[in-house]
Amino acid sequence: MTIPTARRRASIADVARIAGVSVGTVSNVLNRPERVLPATRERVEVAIEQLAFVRNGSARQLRAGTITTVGAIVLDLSNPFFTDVVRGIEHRLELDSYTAMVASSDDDPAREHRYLRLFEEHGVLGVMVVPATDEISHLLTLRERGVGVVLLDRPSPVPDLSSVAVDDVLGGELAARHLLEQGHTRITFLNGPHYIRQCADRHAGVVRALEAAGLDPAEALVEVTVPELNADGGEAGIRTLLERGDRPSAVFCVNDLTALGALRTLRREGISVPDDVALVGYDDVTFAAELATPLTSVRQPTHQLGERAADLLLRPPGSPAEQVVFEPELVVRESSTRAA
Amino acid sequence: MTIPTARRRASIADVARIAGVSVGTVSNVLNRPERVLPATRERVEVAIEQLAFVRNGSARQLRAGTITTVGAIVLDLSNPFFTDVVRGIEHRLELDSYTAMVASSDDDPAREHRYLRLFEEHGVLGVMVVPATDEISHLLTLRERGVGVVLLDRPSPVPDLSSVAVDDVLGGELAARHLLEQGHTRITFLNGPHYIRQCADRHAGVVRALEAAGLDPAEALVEVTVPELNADGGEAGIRTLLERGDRPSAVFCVNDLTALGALRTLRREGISVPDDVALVGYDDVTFAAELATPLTSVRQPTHQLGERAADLLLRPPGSPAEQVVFEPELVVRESSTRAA
DNA sequence: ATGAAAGCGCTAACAT
DNA sequence: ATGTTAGCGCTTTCAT
Repeated sequence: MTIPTARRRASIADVARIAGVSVGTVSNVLNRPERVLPATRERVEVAIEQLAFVRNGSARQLRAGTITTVGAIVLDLSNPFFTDVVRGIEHRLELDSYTAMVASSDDDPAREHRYLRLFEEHGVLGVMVVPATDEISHLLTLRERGVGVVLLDRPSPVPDLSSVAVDDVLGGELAARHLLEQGHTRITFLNGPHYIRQCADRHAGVVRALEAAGLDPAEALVEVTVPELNADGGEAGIRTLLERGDRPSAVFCVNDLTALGALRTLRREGISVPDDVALVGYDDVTFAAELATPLTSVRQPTHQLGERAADLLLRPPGSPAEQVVFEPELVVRESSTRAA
Repeated sequence: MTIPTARRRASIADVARIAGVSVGTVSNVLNRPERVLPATRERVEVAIEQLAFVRNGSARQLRAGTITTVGAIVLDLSNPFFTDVVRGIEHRLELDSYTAMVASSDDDPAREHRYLRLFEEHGVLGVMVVPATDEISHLLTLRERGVGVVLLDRPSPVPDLSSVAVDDVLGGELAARHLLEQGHTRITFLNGPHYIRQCADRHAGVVRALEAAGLDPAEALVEVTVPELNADGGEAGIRTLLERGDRPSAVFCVNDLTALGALRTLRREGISVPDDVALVGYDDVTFAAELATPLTSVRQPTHQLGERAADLLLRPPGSPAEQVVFEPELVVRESSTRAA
């Protein structure tokens, strides 16, 4: 004779009472319906419907240890590169009915730590993370505590930690080689600071391409460090060059946003792309193909990156670590190819 | 004398044993440290450190009913509009140390339902959702079960459900009025199908602007329905127009991607923007300002949209529902303004 | 095929 | 200030 004043969520005990069965049977209907007589099952299902019963996930997880959730932490959810990676992750997880909790660290190690702890407290199977810094010891200890870890967009520095990354050295090489093949003998590289691994790697790739062509990087490569990896950075980079009287013939930009700013600035100065300057970007973002002058760019297999990371995470425990490295691909468009 | 073979996560009982205190004390150290003697606290903290103890969130939530998690479901995480909204949400949640589980439904009602159920099972405080269809009865029943619900980017059809949206009628009106002010007397609208609420609303806004200017929409408005709301759709729209010999002087596109395709196609046909055709887009995405011809566009307060939604969700239970409608804003750039 | 009951790890009374 | 203990809702033996 209890009068429910503050409405409480229905539990399986409530369902059991209404259906006239035991909680064990309700649990069976929920998890192994084949073990229960159709008639009983029917009664239970009616009761579930009637009470609008929704299973309590916390209790379920506490008792069963069932974990069908994984975490993903990227640097910036408003960057198309990362959202594409996340979509790849979700795509793979869906195959096994796992779900991802997604968070962005905004390059902030403190935020990264907070989310990692949250994920761990909620007993995720594992996490995929693009580390905000080079310091990844916390990920190693996390793994020692039984949480799966896969490094995203960063090769693992240790052999027993799985990672998926893209070969940025190759990406830089592809871009530079393409420009050399267009007949250029000197390449200007609008790059970010080398403490960002991607920037250092792409630089190394450019050097490799130059050397392969028998050129001396000290002469054939002009590197300009841009203040930010976006359009304003690209504009600043081009201005720096022009101010010092250096008018490039071939420009490689560390990403498409930078290339966008470079393009804009060159135009304003009456310098034509591709007639006067050949331009190559990186990432092949959606709008690269849509610009007035479609942009040649290095495409990374973002979707696959995410899929593979999720794949590695879902492997049975004890599987050996794997370091996956994808190859980027050059997409040639107008911005780098002078009409014949 | 137990030998731990399969390593189990340390529990507060383990911590208590190591520290030589009771579980209650450990719990107090965790939740109300001021109630425990500094010396004892120290011992407990050492034990926690030593065992690398991480609290079990499921048990905690089961017992305490503590809910500091909310859910958010958007249509498409790779659309900058939605990622900006999500950032607004996260930004607001952070103030109260809540965290969001984010998911994208991909316009698929089935996915939307799946995620809603997952969220409910995990006892979220509430959900913010951009519904995939007009059918929202499941959200109403969800709320009856005690889960907070806020509609995102969609005004609520019922007064007791909170929502945050942007006035799309006004957005359409702003765009059209601007073009009329530039001296145009006929507006071509590359729009999506009217069963998408945003498209219907923006159309209504355009009509309003024309009527306010004393023009007859039947004559002054040419509406072309594009097959997709992206650059290819914009290209198709412009081609349709040109093929029927209709060369517009003022074009309003339902979003920036469509405008991008329109811009590209007009250029290829030797039609100059803005000299021959004035062009206005919608959303003011990042690259709108960065195009060779910077794009005039209607900006929506995406960040605020998310912040406000989270704000409504976090209000004390029993607060009256609110329907918030934001105003969009026209950002005028080169694409619509002929040089004097 | 179904029921009874233990217990997952934690928090919050309550007792000391 | 600290300890003891009930119980959150569920799954899963073990009986029947």
